[in-house]
Amino acid sequence: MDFYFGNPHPYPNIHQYHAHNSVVSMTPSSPEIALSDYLMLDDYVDHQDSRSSQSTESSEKATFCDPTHGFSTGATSKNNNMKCKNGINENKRGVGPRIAFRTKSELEIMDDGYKWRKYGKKSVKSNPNLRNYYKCPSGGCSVKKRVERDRDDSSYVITTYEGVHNHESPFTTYYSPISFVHSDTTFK
DNA sequence: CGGTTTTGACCAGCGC
DNA sequence: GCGCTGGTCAAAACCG
Repeated sequence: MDFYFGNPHPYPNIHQYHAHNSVVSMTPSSPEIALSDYLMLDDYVDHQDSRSSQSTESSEKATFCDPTHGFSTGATSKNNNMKCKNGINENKRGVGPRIAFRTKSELEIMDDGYKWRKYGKKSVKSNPNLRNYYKCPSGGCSVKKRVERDRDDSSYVITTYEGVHNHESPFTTYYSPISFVHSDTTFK
């Protein structure tokens, strides 16, 4: 199975998500957690139908992309506005890399350390569940994220980040020295 | 009262 | 060109 971790990690503050009934550790300093929770699939879309056999070992699947590695996304639409040529993944607006990961959680909103403003909610054909659109309200920061429940298993939440924050997370100071891992940590 | 969420309308891209 | 679809806008409603 091919998977790898983005390097550098474009989201330094995505290390640990807390959700009701679910604590999703994204701290790559723990190898056993990293292997099960911090995956990058070559082609998340194409593997969706066969995901049942892959996801039996963990409760979370993550897909990451950055300009260094191939892209994969949780988006299931055939028109996902994504370019993936020469290992560079960007959307049509060139906002930046997109990262998608799948988390088992009862809550759709997870605290990733950044502040988000909801600007849209849409029912999409590829997913019977509603898709929520958020953007970073910080001036000059155009990072967006989409949140939707897995079409096959509504207990999972698919979160797709688009772009890279150009500012520090206001949540950074809350990380403990033990769990905090700097953004340029190499995951292999 | 200011910030956030909701929600219908609008727009752009794509396939036919 | 037209219809479908996903993404965004913006006014109104909501909330602390």
